[in-house]
Amino acid sequence: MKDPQHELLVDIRKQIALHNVSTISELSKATHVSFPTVKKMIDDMIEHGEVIEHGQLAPKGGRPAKSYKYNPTFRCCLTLYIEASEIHYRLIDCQTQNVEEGVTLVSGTHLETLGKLVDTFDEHTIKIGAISVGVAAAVDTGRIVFAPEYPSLAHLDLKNWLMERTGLPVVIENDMNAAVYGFSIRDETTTHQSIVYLGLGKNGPGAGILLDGHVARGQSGFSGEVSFLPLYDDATFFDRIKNKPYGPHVLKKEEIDALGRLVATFAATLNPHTFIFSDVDLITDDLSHIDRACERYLPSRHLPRLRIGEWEEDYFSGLARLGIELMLETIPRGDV
Amino acid sequence: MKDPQHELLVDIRKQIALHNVSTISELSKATHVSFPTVKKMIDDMIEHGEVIEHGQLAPKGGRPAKSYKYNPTFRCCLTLYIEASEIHYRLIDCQTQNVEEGVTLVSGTHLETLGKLVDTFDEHTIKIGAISVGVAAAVDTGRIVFAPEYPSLAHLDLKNWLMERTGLPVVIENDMNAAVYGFSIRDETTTHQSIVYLGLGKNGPGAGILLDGHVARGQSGFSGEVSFLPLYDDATFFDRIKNKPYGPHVLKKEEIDALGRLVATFAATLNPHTFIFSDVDLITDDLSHIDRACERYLPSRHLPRLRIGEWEEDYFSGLARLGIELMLETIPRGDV
DNA sequence: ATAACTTATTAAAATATTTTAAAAAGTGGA
DNA sequence: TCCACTTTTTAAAATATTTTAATAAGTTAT
Repeated sequence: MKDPQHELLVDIRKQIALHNVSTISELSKATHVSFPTVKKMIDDMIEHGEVIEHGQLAPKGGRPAKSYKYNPTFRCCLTLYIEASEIHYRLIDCQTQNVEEGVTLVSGTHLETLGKLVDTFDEHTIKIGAISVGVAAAVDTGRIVFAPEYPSLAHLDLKNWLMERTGLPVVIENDMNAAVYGFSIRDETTTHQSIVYLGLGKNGPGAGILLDGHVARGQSGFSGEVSFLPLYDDATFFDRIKNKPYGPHVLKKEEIDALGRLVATFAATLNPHTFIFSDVDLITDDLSHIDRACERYLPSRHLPRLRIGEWEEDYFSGLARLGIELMLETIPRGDV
Repeated sequence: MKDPQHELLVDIRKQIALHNVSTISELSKATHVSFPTVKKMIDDMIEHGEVIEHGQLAPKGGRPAKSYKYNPTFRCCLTLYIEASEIHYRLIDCQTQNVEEGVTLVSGTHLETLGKLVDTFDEHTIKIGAISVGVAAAVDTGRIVFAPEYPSLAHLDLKNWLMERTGLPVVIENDMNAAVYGFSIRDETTTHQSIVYLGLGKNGPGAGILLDGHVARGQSGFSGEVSFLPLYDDATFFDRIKNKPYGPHVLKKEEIDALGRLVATFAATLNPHTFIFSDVDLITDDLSHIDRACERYLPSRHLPRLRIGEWEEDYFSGLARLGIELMLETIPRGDV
């Protein structure tokens, strides 16, 4: 298990597949391993069809470097997220390119629907390497610990259930955590930032918190449960936004102040670089109003940059990355 | 600079000096490096007086293992923290044992006093390997960016100033950050927890935030500036505690509610394992009151454990660890 | 067009590290 | 007491990795 050579292999894999590092020189720098060692690994990977040669890079004053890329069809990853009445899925390759996508209506329990859905991919011609699942629920190492939206999943070890049903590696993640992770991947300027992603949700708001690339999970999976924040003498954050209709609309004064206070709360504790609202809840014009509300509470240079995120794309991107990472880590030795 | 052999050496050093790993078997496991390789390094270190043999470990059914320990007198570390009118210092060995301690009154500027103090250690018989400094100010990579308490230090690159004056490696850290780091070191059960350490301070409150062993610094060094939290219709956290006298006293109802709301705010965002108040501000009996105030806002199982920390010891421990780590990383190759 | 300069690749030699096997030093039970 | 069983240490052999030097393939300036 603790094979340093295998760790290097996984490291090189991730650099090629995830960070588009394509030449051996660059790989050597990125992995802190010498040129000949990397070259040997790459030759092995080419032999097994995991990596393919891709022509040459535009030279910049010397012998042009050969360029390699990960074989996108080597393996695929199934990503899906579960909602109250639908399961959305995408089959993606290692370059996060869409191969197939769709929506299944929930009939019977969520678990039955999920089971049938993954079974259809078993007989698929495409080789699947991992499955990642997003849920609007609190998750603790693959187990659903709190799920108001789907009773049939409550207290279930969904990860092991799926692993036994499919024989594939599985990762389960909370929706806001996946979204904030996905956002930071889609916008590379935010890679080493701390980010908060707020969703107002149908059953109450939740936030995902990312600190230097790592999701903050908290003591009891309660992190980001901002409903409870005591922001007023006799009212919480939730009290002030619970009457808001679902989807974007013209914000009331009261709601703007509540959102401003929420941002201020994060600025005075974590002091994040970026604070993201979802396009399911707000529109761009709302941001300046919230920003102004926020400036009533603290100096503007300490406020995070406010942004609107593309909810579904961010969510899927987070799930995709989690799935692909898991996949790259778990490709069995025999295949390589 | 990127010498893998040297990195291993530093790793072994830290294991022996910081984590009391004493046998070669254990070192081999801890560093993921084979027995013979570790043994060779250790032999080298013994030859240079950095490590000493320390007898045998009580055997548990086989050949007893030789036990090694770091030579405490190999090098010392100077730790100090700067207050409005005093500088407190301790000279400690690699085992964090006190060698010498004292307090210097500030006369002239803080910078002059600090300069004179470190000069006295230059002619010391004991070899100093690093200096760590704690300040009640916002610090950004060794530079003081905001310091209401000491005008003469404002906007100064204190790290470089001290490095040039002494020729030694230096680390500068904010007081609350050092304290929360120190607390987690002194209480080993909290090693992988997220922790918040609150100080009410003379010039306003501040909090240090530790997440899985790493200090959260935020976007603009503003993390933990909880004064600004909007907790009431027309009042911030600071508004409700600013009239509190310095030092422990019987808390007013208003103050208890404010502290309860502060804890609730962290519980509903970061959901930390532990929340620490300082013994400079509160006594143990206050905790149950705050706990009860907090339960008004969210379910008790999601609340952090409330504790009273020993302020000065936590502060010094954090500084000590920062200094010793720096020292172990910067011992020049020639010496080994 | 050729010389001088880059940068990438390959091959060979030098090191470093791990793996394997054997020896040493203890414990506990028959 | 002697033998079987552990665990650590030492030594030797097998691997893996890096360093060094040589070669290949381009660009740019004269």
